[in-house]
Amino acid sequence: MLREDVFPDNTTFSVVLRACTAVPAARAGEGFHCQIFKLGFEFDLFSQTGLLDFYAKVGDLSSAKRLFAEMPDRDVVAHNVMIAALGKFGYASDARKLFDEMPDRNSASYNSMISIYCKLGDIHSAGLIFYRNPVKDVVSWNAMIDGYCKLDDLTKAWELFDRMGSAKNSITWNTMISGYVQHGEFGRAISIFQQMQEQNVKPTEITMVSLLSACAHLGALDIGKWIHAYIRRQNLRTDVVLGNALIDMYSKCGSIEAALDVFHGLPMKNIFCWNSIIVGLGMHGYGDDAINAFVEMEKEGIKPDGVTFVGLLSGCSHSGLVSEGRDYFSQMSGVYGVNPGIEHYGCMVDLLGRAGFLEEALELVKTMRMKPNSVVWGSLLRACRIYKDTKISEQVTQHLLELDPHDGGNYVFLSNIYASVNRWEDVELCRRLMSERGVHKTPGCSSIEVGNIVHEFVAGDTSHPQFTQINTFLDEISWELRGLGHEPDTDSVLHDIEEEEKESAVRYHSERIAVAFGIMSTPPGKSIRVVKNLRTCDDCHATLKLISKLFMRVIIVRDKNRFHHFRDGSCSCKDYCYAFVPTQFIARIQYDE
DNA sequence: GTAGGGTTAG
Repeated sequence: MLREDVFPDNTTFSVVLRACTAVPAARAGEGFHCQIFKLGFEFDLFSQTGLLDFYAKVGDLSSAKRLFAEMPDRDVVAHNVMIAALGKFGYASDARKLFDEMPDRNSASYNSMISIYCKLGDIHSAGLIFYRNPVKDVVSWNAMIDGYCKLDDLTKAWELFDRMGSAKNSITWNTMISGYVQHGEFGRAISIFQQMQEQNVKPTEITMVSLLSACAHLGALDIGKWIHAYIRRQNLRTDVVLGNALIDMYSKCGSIEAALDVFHGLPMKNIFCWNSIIVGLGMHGYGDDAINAFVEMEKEGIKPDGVTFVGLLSGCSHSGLVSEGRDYFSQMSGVYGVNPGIEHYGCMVDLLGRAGFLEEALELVKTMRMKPNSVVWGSLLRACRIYKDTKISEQVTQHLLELDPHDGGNYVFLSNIYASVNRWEDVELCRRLMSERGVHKTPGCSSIEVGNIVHEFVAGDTSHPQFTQINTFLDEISWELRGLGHEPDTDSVLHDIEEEEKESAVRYHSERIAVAFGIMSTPPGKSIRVVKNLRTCDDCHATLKLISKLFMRVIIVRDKNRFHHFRDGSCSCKDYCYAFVPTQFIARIQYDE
């Protein structure tokens, strides 16, 4: 490292130290410190501060504290570094003490304190510091806006954002965009990006990551593609984070091919990238390819983690790869050093249940080390419904309602099971329990992208400008569907509980409205892509199959659980959990009760 | 020195 004939000065020291801090290379930096020290080197204030920062960044707070105490004179920057270090390790009151004792402060001193208080969740103290700061700069505002975003007060965040006027920089915009993304307001995030462009603020890689995440949630493939093209046009650097965001966007928007293209084109892949592609392949029903990717990942020397196994096991489940899933599950902790969590047991129960091994699945639930949660019981219940096992489903039901008395989805599913065997008193009981326990229903929401605009249809909301035409069109569709032999499930609607609320003005669920709008607004033959926040109901599932045949369209619906590719009257989910039978036939079906 | 980003079972 050091050559005898070249004597370093403070600048050399600072430069090398900065490199060690960035890597971070604790050993190298420390060794370097010692070597220089032995040479009898006089550190200047600048180098001392650099060293302080170095120790704080590599996680050695005690060395940082010692250094700070030994420093003969300490300027504002040295104080700031120490305050930030104390804050990072959770010593907020020590940081505050230092802040109060400082002879003079600059904006960064105030800003450090703001971010420390924000990380503690103490937005009130952060605000006091913010308003006391006589030299507020863009960082002060950004820190406060981020604080409000992290504390779920988007109104306050927006207020500050708005008050900044033209003083915003790209980080301000990024903070606001990611704030909206993190709170599920994806359309809003995209529209803020449009404003950002109007104001000629140059987006960064981080802007793109947030936007891609918004697209992934919305299923907005066209906007996602546009962002990808924009990234290339602007020569933004596709690092592992941006690469991962692209993979996830394409995969969640239903285009696993494009996700694979991005994946293979990445010069560097980390565990996130591998996990995203494994999860994506599994989600799209390519269990074999998910396994191949896993094997490939091992060859590259990347150690799988819990997320990898969720992807792998759920992939096996969706593709019916029972023995493969069993093998990987049993090797998880012994071979790969990953202890199975509840989510992995959940995957296994789903895998076994889906394949019809109901007793084995039940046995696994009973013998698992942790208390089974509602997802685990719910998977088993779905399997019971498919294999018409009412005996096990009675047991499962008890647990499910005890565990999760406030999840409306559970009641709906249960009620559907009862409805399918004509047990209307129990259906009524579900409905009564729901209202007694004050279980609220999540409003259904479906989105579709037409002409680079995301149209959202929320249950009960009639505000879309074309709402009347869409409803008329849907009425016509149901008329034509009758010609194809589809009898609307009117009888069970009287008893059935819907997962989403239907207002009187809205006769159809949101995904059906979105699909109808898509057919009306796009040229014949174009695929329709819809994303829904809840599970698609039986009646809509059956109807969409018929619509795909009637209008000769591929309809891709991503609901809460999975992708449904409707094509020529059938669905890629092979009707798993959609044992829809028009009510008038239910009585003729024999159930072994 | 201080502000912004990614993968997870029904």
